[in-house]
Amino acid sequence: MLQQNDVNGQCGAYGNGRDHRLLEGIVSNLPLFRNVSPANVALVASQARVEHFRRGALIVQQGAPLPGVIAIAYGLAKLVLPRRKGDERVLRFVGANESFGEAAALLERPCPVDAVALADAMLAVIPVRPLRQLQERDCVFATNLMRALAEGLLGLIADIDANAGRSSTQRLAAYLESLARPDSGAAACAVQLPVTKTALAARLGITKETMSRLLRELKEQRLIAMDRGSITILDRARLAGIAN
Amino acid sequence: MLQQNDVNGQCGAYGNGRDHRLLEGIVSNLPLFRNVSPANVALVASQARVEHFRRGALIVQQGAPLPGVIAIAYGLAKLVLPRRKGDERVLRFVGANESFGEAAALLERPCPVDAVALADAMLAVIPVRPLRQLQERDCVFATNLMRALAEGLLGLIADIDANAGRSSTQRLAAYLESLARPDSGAAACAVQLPVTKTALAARLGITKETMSRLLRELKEQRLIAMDRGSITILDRARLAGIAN
DNA sequence: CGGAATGTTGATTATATTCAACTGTTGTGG
DNA sequence: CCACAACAGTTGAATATAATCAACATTCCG
Repeated sequence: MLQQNDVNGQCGAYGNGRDHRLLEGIVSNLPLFRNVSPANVALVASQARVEHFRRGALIVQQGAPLPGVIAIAYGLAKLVLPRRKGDERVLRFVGANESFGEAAALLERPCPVDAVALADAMLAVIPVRPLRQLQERDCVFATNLMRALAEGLLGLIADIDANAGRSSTQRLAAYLESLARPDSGAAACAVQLPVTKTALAARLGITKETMSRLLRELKEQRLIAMDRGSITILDRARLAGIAN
Repeated sequence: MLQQNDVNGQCGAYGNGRDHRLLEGIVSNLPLFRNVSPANVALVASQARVEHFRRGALIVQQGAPLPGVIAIAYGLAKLVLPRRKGDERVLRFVGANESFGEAAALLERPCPVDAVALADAMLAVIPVRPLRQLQERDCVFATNLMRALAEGLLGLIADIDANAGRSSTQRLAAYLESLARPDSGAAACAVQLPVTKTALAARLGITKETMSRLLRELKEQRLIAMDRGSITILDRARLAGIAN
C-alpha cells in the first residue's frame, strides 16, 4: 500500500495541520479533559495533530496499531466489526466532541475495530505518551479517563443485553423509542435518523432488507409514519410495549 | 425480602469474617494489586469483608447497588444477563483470584448483571471508598485499575466480534479450539470443560439442545471425542478451519 | 436410594438471511 | 445542467438456522 490514507500515515491531500488554537479547542471540549487545567490541555494539544477524512474513508483499520486516542472535531464516524463479504456490525457511532480508542491505545493493543467516516470529518490524533504522563500527574484527568473506560464498558454490556434474546422488532422499537425526546410524553414526535437506514440496520444487528420490512410493519400498525430519513412516532406507549 | 442472601446484606449462615490475614492474602493476589505496597494492600484489606456463597446462590442481582469490587478467593461464579423465562446469557465466568464489578462500583451504578455462584465460593467485598482513595494516592494501583477496565472493554469487544455473524457451529469450534493447550500442536488433546454444558451453551449464546446436537455432529465428523465433561480434540487443524 | 439437575433426541416452527430484481436518490464530471 | 454511476432502499420467494416443545436418559448429590 503505497499511499497511506489512514491515521497511521500522513495523508497529504489535506493540510496535516498544527494549528495550536484549533487543537486546544478540540481537546478542551472532550469529556476526557473536563476540568483539566488549560496548561495541561495545551501541553497535550501541542503533541497532537489534525487530520481530515472524506466521507467513506477508512480512519483506522481493525488490527492496525492505534497511534493515540482519536477525537472527532466535526463529522461522524462509525466503529465496525467487519465480517466477510462486506457484511459488518456497527458497534458505535462517534460524533463531534467524542473520542474513541482509549482502551486499545493505552494498552498498546491493535485496534479492535474499523473506524470509517460517515461524513467528511476533522479529527485530532492525541498520542498516547502525553496522555500517560498526564494521567500520572493529574488526578482529575486520571479520573476522567477511568470514567470514560468504565462507561464504555457498561455501555457495551447494555448493548449486549439489548441484543441478546430480543427479536429484531423489539430492538428496532427500543431504538426508535430511545430517539424520542425524553420530555415529549406519549404524544406524536418527529425524529430524524442520525444515519442511513443501512447503517442503522448494521447497528441493530440486522440486514437492511429486514429493517425495511420491519419499518413497514410498524407503519402498517400505525405506530410510526415515515418520510425519507424522518420518522414520526405516532404511539410511543405502544412502541415501548413492543420493545418490552 | 426478610433474609438478605446477597452481597448487600450480611448473611449470617456463614461467619462474616474479618480475618485480616485472609483478606490481605486474597487482596494481594488480585491482578488489581500487583506491585502495590503491602502497606496499601493492608489498608484496603482492613476495610474489606469476607463472604461465603453456596453453589447456586445469587451473589449480586442485576440492578442492585454494588457495595464494592468483588474478588473471588476460591470457587467459580458466572456473570449473566437474565432473560425472561429463566433464559440467560452468560457474559463471563469468574474464578479464583479474579475480580468483577470495577466499572459499576466506581461509577456507583447499579450492577449490570446477575452474579451467581457455580460452586461453593468464598469472596471478598472491597468497598469503593478505599479503592478511590488508593487510586488517587498510588499511581501503580491507578494504572492497574485502568488496565483492568481497558482489558475488560477489549474483551467484550472481542466477545461481540466472536458472536456477530458467526454460526453457532463456528462459535463452538472456536471455543473448543481455544481450550486446547497453546503448545500442543495439531496433536490430539484432551480438555476439560470448565463448566456444565448448559452453562457453556449460555456462554456461547445457544440453547443446551443446540449445543448437544452440535457436539454430536463434531463427534460424527471425528473432530472430537466425548466422555462426560471431558472432551478430546482429535483434529485441531480442521476444528480451527470450521471456526474460521 | 431417590430426587433434582443435567444432558439427549426428535418433530415442529419462528425468525431472519440470502438472492435477485427493481426503484429511488444523490452527487459528480462532462 | 443533465446524464450517469454509485449508493440507498424496497419487495418477493426460497432457504437456513437455531429455538421451542415434549419426552426421555443419565448423572450427580444428599
